[in-house]
Amino acid sequence: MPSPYNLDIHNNCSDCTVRPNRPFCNMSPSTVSALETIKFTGVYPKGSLLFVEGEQPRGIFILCSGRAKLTTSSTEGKVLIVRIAEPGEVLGASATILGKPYEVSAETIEPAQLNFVKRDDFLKFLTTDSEACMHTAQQLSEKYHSAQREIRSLGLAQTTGEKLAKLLLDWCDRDGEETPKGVRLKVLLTHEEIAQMIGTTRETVTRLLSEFKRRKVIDVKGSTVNVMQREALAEMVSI
Amino acid sequence: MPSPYNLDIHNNCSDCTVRPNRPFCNMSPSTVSALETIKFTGVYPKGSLLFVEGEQPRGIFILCSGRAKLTTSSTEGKVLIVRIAEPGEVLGASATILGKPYEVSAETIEPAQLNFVKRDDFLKFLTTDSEACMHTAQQLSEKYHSAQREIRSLGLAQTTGEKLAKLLLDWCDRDGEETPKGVRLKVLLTHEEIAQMIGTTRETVTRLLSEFKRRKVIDVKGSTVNVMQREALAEMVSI
DNA sequence: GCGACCGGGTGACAGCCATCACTCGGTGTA
DNA sequence: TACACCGAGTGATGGCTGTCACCCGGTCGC
Repeated sequence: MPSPYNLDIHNNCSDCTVRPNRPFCNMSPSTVSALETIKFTGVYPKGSLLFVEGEQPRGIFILCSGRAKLTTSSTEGKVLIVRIAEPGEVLGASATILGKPYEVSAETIEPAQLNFVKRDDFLKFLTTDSEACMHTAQQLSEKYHSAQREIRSLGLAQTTGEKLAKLLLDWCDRDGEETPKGVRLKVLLTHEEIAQMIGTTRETVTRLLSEFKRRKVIDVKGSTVNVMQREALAEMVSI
Repeated sequence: MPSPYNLDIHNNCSDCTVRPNRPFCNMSPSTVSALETIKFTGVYPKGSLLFVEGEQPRGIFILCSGRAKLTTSSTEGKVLIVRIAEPGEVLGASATILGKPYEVSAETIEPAQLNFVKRDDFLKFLTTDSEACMHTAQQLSEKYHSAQREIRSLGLAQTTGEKLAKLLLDWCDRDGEETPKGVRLKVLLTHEEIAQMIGTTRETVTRLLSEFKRRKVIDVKGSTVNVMQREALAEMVSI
């Protein structure tokens, strides 16, 4: 039966077919069923705001499918995309555990299925189930790890070109498709969004991508980017 | 009895007088004694390298006293000081949990007492003791929280002056001493180190501090900084 | 068909700041 | 005493990139 937004909905965690591939969700049957009693499953359209930076933590979201962008912004209105969260990730865990305001905003950039767990239920879940607590600690470690990568990139890159090259290389590693002519990428972000990921302006992203094209390092056709000289990008990166 | 480096040594966690004030260590007697059986207490001089970025994780360090700087560096040799760790913090937990290389280097900047726990022992400790796991999750949440602050500062600040102003304000909040003439700070870092904290050069730090002094926003006497116009600093910060 | 809007491309220009090159004072060491 | 070394202060310079301005093509709604 077709579902809204063309998502493959799993209302039931126990029957979820992708669960074994999800570091957090891949827990013993008893733990999963305990989780099931406290979660609220929801399907959200693209552009849904899950939570906003500064808001008191209501609870956590488990991203079953679809992706979400995590952003932070200055009082001047400048926006920084901290990370694109992938399916399987737990969002808002650190703020929920500490009881401090969410440190970022989360917004779906695709139709997404999410499980929400209220703060009190989540905290009780962690204290009573050691497996859940351990998996949460792993999730938090992953988050810290990727935050640390972001800090390196923002703080150590010498030029904006280097940041952009690094971003492209990261994409190649994560979901690049090897072809005879190079690595093919689907980039579903606008120049504006890319700029917000590396802390620069749209114009600069446009110019840098043009330069990469001119130097035959990459080739752009619509939303497809073909990285022809991966080594050239790697040479620009010292971090 | 005087101890090396003038530290107040607590070989025994159960008898440790500062434990109640330490979010991680403040656990039930049974958990503390379990921790005691697997920890190795050591006293380290200033400048000790606890672990190095990229190294496979040997285990975690609990910082009992003294401070340590966490750094990451580029292949070009540029160094970024990610954070100054304070007493009570757990270092290396995320890498140890994930089994991935340490994401930063840790070096003591004062004589320090540390408890080391080997990776296998730590993982077993977490899985068998739910209180330990919960406290570790809290520590990881704190780490993620502060990493997120760093990302904001590095990615959203418009100018270097803004970053420096924000750093000074952070110091005022953390360990500033209110006096009639302003907030007094002890800054035990060189201009070079301050530069490494905000991702700029020593010369720029010198110039900006001179400018702040000229504008009577701060006053510097040796390692003492007196912040006379906190509001002026706050006005420069949009993040 | 027409206008609004959005994403993208480009030129001109200014300003911040990294870089290089000195100087200077204080401290420790031969 | 002389010297090396380190942290700090400062001037000159060039380049990157943020900002502003404008144009273009495609899409959508009316």
